[in-house]
Amino acid sequence: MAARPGGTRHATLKDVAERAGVHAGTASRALNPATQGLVSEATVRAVREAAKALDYRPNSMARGLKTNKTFMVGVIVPDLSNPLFPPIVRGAEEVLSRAGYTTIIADTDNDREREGESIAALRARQVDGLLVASASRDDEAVRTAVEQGVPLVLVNRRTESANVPTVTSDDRSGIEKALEHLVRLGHTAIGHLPGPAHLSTGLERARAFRHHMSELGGTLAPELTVECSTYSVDAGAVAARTLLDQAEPTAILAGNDQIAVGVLDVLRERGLRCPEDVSVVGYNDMTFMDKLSPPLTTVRVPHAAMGAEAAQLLLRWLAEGPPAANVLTLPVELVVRGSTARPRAGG
Amino acid sequence: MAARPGGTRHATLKDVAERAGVHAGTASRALNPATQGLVSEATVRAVREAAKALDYRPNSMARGLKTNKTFMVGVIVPDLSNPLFPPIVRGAEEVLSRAGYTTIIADTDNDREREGESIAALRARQVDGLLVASASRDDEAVRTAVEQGVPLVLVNRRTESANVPTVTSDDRSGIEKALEHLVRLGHTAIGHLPGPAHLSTGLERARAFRHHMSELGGTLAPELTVECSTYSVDAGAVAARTLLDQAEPTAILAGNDQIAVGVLDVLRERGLRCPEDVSVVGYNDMTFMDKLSPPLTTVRVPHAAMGAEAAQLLLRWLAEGPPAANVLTLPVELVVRGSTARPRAGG
DNA sequence: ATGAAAGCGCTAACAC
DNA sequence: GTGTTAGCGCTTTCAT
Repeated sequence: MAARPGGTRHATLKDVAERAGVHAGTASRALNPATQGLVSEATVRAVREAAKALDYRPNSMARGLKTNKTFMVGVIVPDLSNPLFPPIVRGAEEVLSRAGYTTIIADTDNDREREGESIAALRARQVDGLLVASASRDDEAVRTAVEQGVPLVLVNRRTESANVPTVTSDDRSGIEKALEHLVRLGHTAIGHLPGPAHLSTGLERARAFRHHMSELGGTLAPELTVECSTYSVDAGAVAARTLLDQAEPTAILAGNDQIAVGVLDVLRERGLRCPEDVSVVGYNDMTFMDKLSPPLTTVRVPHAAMGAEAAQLLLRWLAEGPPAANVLTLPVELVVRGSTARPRAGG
Repeated sequence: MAARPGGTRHATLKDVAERAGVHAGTASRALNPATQGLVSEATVRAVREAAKALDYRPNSMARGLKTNKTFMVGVIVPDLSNPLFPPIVRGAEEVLSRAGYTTIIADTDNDREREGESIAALRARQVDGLLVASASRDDEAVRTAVEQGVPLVLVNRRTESANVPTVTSDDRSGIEKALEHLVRLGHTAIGHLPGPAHLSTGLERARAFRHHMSELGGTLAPELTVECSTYSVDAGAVAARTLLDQAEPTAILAGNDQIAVGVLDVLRERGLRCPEDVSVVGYNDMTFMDKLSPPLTTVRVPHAAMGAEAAQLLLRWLAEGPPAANVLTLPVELVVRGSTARPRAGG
């Protein structure tokens, strides 16, 4: 006989009830901590014992069907292989699982359309709520879901398409700290390679760059900024070549660590040394960024904490309805390593 | 009114049936491709139209309750933040989602006990099958699940506790290639820092090391091998210090890339240069291993393909019962980079 | 070709 | 304190 999916038939609540000599309803009450008080202590014991003996596990589908709650939460990430996202997922998962929720991860592969499909698929699975780490500034899928009342919290990236609880980190302060560091070292010709402007992180960091550069009195020439098409090593390299073809920065502020890695590659390719000829600053502080050559100076973002906070927000929503306070911005920290130094000629 | 979990009430099959002017049973048949032939074409059209109009999404819990199939698969990984595992998950997810399955990821945090809990939790969720990437050689939880007939496929790590379909990569050939490379360069005093022996990868690679070393005529002194307590940078560093205290290897073969990174750190700490003084070889070829200083020579393991193959095996099991062929071993490839060179004195 | 009805395993409203 | 009953949304016999 072929193994039935799920394996050996599981004991059902009725089995437990029969073995304990009570009715299924009573068994249900005995097993549920919330309703356990309505049942005699002796019965509780008997039922518990029977359940243990039969290795009873409540069927969450049946329960969900009845209670209209699945205790499942969907988490949508653009790319699980991007070291940025696993910590977010783990931070969220820890909080959620502690509250009895199971996490379903969907990977959109950085594809806008697949985000919509993922949301739809997860909703079809009757998840109780959604954590979205893949939002773009203009995000139809998120807007639709929010309009339809789906409990949904954004993490890492914001959107302008909907008023929805969001947990991000402080891009402005991150950029400010990075720039302050570079300016203090004596840099004035600072190149900027922001991420795509259709993502909130790309735009906000680019804005912050302009703002703080003019405040700090650095050069703000248009040819010192080249937008990257994606947050990737390759796109970073492409942008770095363009930048170095049209300007002579003594330092480059990269939109994120991947872009910074691309910059490092291009510098090597052109015979430029880092940090002697050009300083480089990344963003995020992914794993192993301290092992690069030179170790990357970068802005550390508390990804796990962001995931955890977003999960908390979602749990609160699930428990008490939509939260009022809508945006949580976590502080970041500049980690100075070997990729930044005083400029050659002293600026 | 508080938003109901899951958002706006979803249209139900009955709603669709009513709108199409048919019975729910008929609507069900019309919507299911398999039973669609039993229904008049006109009805199919009407029902489909009604479904579209109401944005009908079948409730997978209700369906699952009836059919005893959830189209969910659990994937258990030891640590999602370890860059090794996301590719495995993605490879699996791609195959599974194409077949209509949803993936639930559980992270055991490298904790044996939590593996058992994860399996239990996933089974309580009535997943149709399990992909386990966290197995240890002696794995009670896996043994139990298999005995109970749970469709379960191992990936990346084997177990000796149960006869269960497994997809791994060719550890012996990987070690052989690495050793051949080192021996050809002229190394004879080759240190080995295997991963923990309670994991199949740790043991198999250690065995392969001994086997091929004696075949290739290298030194096989006990003080040249130090087992790492875990697959981590820290454990690698600890083991490397021990190794360098008790022997003078001209090359070190690390149990995996994290361990190799630890070795690189310790070499730097002791003023030894890589590869001039000591060559280092890693294992896995995780992201960014080509960006280390020096770029790491390592054995590339096809993680995504392993995940995909494991998923295939599981799907076949789900469709046709337990597969006969039980172990699939994928080929690996040595990637030579800058961390290996001829030894100082010529060996 | 379609309607009727039973029931998956569970919970909750209602008896007693 | 416990049994009874109904029903969550769906599939699937069984009639017709």
